[in-house]
Amino acid sequence: MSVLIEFRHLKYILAVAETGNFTRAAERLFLAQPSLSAQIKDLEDTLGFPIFLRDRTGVYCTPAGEMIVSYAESALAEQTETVKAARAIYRGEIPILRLGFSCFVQPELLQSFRDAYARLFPDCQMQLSSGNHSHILHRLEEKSLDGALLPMPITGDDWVFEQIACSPLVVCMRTDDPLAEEIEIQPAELTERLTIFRDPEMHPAAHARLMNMLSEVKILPKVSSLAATPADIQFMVQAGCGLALMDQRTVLYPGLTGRPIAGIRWTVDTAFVHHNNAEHLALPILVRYLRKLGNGKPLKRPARRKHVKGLQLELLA
Amino acid sequence: MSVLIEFRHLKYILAVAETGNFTRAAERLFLAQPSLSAQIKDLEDTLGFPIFLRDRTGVYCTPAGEMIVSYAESALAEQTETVKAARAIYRGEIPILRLGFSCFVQPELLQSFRDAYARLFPDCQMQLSSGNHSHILHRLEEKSLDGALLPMPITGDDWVFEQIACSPLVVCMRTDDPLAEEIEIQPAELTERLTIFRDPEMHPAAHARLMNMLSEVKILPKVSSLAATPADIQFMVQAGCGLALMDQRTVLYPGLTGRPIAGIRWTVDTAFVHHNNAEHLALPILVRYLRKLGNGKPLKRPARRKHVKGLQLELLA
DNA sequence: TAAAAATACTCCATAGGTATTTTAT
DNA sequence: ATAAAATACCTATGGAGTATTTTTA
Repeated sequence: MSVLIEFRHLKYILAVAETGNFTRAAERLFLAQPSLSAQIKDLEDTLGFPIFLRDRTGVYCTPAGEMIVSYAESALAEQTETVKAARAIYRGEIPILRLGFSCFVQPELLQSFRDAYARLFPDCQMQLSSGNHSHILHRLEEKSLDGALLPMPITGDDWVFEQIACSPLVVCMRTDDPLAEEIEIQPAELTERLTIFRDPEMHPAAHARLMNMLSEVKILPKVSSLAATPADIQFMVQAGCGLALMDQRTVLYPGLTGRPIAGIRWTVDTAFVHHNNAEHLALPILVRYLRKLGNGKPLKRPARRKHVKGLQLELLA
Repeated sequence: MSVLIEFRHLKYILAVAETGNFTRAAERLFLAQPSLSAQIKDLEDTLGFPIFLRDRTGVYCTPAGEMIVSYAESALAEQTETVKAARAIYRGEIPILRLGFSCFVQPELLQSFRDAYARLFPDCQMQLSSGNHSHILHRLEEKSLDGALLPMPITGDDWVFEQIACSPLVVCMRTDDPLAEEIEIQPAELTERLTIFRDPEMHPAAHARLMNMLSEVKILPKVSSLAATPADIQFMVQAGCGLALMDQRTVLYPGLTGRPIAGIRWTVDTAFVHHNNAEHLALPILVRYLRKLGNGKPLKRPARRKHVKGLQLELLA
């Protein structure tokens, strides 16, 4: 079977649904009313169910029709968005993407994100700024950044976000620590020894979350050292200030190692975020693409067809 | 201007991208090669940029073309999904949706979700089961539930989720508590008095998150009472066991009230979750619909066109 | 010279138009 | 009597076919 619905149909359906009247819908579409009726009837026949119920009092959606109408809206919007973005790529008019990221985002993850962006928008520039969580959110709000990679949770409304990674937390210790002999650390062994945390001001919500998790398993952390970056945390562990929790994927300094905690599966989740009404062309397409790759799975590139880059100039010449 | 791209074009583009060869693509489409070439050329002309680069060595995607190709894949898949679901609605073949929810999900939110579902799938049944967080996740995993409403964070891979609500946390107290005189509570006033928490076993990650947030603002909670449900928490507050944090939208017992914490904006986030390879027809459409309504905004019904329900039987008769 | 895309043309399926009838208020 | 959708029928655009040429590895 060929394609059942064409975009033409979606446009017609929307017009009828919105006007609730074939005649006025036809006018809006610069179409004769019988032509419109015929198209919709044809579509209903091939679909195998009625979209509209023509009633003495007007035109109504059937339940199955409601679904098609709501699909029509989003499908048409998506097409417009995509064409706009593709045109901009061709013309080399994609503005530079100003990306913020927290220093707690793994460099490896940042790189996969950059790769994904380069795959979608070849030859388009990206400008990076690092900072702490709330600082980055402020910059997104005031439109001095287009998007950001941040650890979840993202609090507040008017953010659009898509989780892109999810990685276990491990205890970071010196390799000469007696605990390093064990494959898994028992929660009880952490009380008193877990003393290094990231500065709560960096990301209040994430800190709260961690403390909550600890108390759940009756670990009473003795918060005595606060660090602003993962590097600082590693330095403190190395200096013997105590133990710390870290993203499993952190590349550790020599002399340091990570161990999981027995019976516990806490994670650090990272999301791509942008403001509700940010207007960078790439954002909706980027979010859709990240979504296609899936929540929390490590950003993998799908098997890609052969393609060529840097073509625009050549063709314009 | 009318619609630029038709689904026919998307099918053709995909075939060319996948075979990397106009002739073989045409064969796959049961089409003559010149017809295919003409269609693609037409499309490229109206779009204003080339999708493919015909090279001595084969057919390649241009950068803008890559975007169109990747769009073609998802747009075609989405259409198929939608038509399948709409057909099932018409035939009354949507299986009952087995929805789990945590007892910490506000009834009001559960109701908006049910409304949203009813709007998308009129006259379709839903079967509810409540339980604690990890219990519900297990049931999703073993396929005895199709989807669930749960507080974030959702840990682990192979979940598909969409945040549907985001509501501030307030301190829950008796109306005769001296603190109830204040409009906002200072964090310092909570130390020693904040003693009631939900049982960590109910949702380990959320508990950890909360503890973390508390420690960030130097609140040292004295965890002394653990409750399994919001009702139990309210009972404990009423009984004078101490203060508790609650979702602002909780309908409180008479004699209880909620107050925000000064300078702090913690939230309870709720998501709709389903397993990666759950196969209920409604799930992809539902997630797309929730997404359209927006992250974390309270589930609002969009202005709806007039429609009619319970039509199938009438038409079949 | 062989393989693949483009060109030139022909044809007919169907989107769309006009005139009219039907239906229900 | 009126307003809106359906029916009948016609027109013509453009999607698809065949035959052929162009291109380049």
